[in-house]
Amino acid sequence: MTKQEGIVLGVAGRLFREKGFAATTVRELATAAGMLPGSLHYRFPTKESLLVELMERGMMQAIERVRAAIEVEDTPLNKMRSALREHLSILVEGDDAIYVNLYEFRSVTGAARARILRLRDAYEALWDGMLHAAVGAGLIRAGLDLRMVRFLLLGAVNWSAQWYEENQNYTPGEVADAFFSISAFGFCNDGVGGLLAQSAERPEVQLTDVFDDGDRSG
Amino acid sequence: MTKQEGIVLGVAGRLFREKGFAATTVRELATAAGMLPGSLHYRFPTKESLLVELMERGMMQAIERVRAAIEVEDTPLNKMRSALREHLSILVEGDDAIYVNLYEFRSVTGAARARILRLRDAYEALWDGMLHAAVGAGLIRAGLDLRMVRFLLLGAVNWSAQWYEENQNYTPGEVADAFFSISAFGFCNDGVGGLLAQSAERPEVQLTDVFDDGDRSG
DNA sequence: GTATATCTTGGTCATATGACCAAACAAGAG
DNA sequence: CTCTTGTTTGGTCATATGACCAAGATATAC
Repeated sequence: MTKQEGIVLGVAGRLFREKGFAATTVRELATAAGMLPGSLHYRFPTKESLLVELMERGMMQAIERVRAAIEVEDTPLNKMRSALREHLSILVEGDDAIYVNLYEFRSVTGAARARILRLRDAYEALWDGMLHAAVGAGLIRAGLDLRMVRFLLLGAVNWSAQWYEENQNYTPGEVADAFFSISAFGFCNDGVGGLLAQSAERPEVQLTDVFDDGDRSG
Repeated sequence: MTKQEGIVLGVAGRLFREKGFAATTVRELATAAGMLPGSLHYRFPTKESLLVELMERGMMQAIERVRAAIEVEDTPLNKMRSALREHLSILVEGDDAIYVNLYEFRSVTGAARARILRLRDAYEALWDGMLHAAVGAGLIRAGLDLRMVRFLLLGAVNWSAQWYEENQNYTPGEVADAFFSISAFGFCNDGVGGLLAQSAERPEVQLTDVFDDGDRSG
């Protein structure tokens, strides 16, 4: 990737995120990148090719970042929490490519669509691996549909991009930890959070196993 | 609202959902509504006015439907579960106005933007009311940020519109109940779901208080 | 049955848009 | 210096787009 291409992809991410793919013109892209429309055409033959390039690079980067965040953790629950943090961090404070992946996929057609879907499958496989490992370790309560756990967690973080900008009272890590805490232990008083506070009958359950770095959200 | 306006709003919802607002042309809208562009212009002076009308009507209907679903329930948790079910049902099998509200708000400008934001606030107030009632009834574990509970639940259901179409193995009610069950009682084996299964020490906690109509997801 | 209000028709108009290109220019290799 | 390769310029072209309207058609009121 040349430096100029990097600039173009950067402004494309920003504009596609701000205005949407369909509402962004190639002239706006060229101007924002500091070049004329013809130069943009020289590097990316169509507007959609620019979108596809942006999405594929972004998705591959995200997979690598989350994979790295998982690797350094020890237990399945810590891996999940770390992956959630990394996912949300990329989405709300990383580059815009992942936001575009999530919200502009509709504009991708043809073969590129299938390629991006494969990348998504690879990312989801990371999550399913963690979830199955957690089941194998006896950490997940019986009778749950693991896909629903994934849909709940990833849906909540993906949607966070919609409200986070206006609501910066939280760090991405706080949001991710709150989502993890609620969905892992329940918001009900009878979930482990409440039960542990109410009794010492099960001392082997340690919240600090999960929140071990001191920045859990309040 | 005349019959013709209803038809126009219906096709507008469908097309805005399928292709997005920016990528839908007034000619497509007119053709799909069985009229000529001029007729469409007679009823809605601009494309954006059509979007705004669709969104405002949809939002008001949704508020009423969820309010009605809440009213017939007795306990705070049952109200929340019912609201979640209704919300998801409207989103994935109701008319398209709510999907458009969620995913095309970016295209609304000026005064209409503020009006729609007020409707959103009214909807969120419904949720905050339920959550505070649950806190008042001692049902929520201490130390949780209620906004995070709302963001988790509504984020997960709002995002469901992205994957539900391709994954119709579940009914909307099953999905909503699964999300509620996981986030209320936790996916961990040490959440209330697991603890209750493991011991009868707390017989006063009844899962069937929440899942009382027999169609909980598996 | 006529007058009035409502709606539709078929088209225009100015502008915006994505794609494209021939020629000019820049930079490095030999 | 010169040749070659890579890049930019400034613009064109056909089409698409949102907005709009004068005239005709239809329905409604009285």
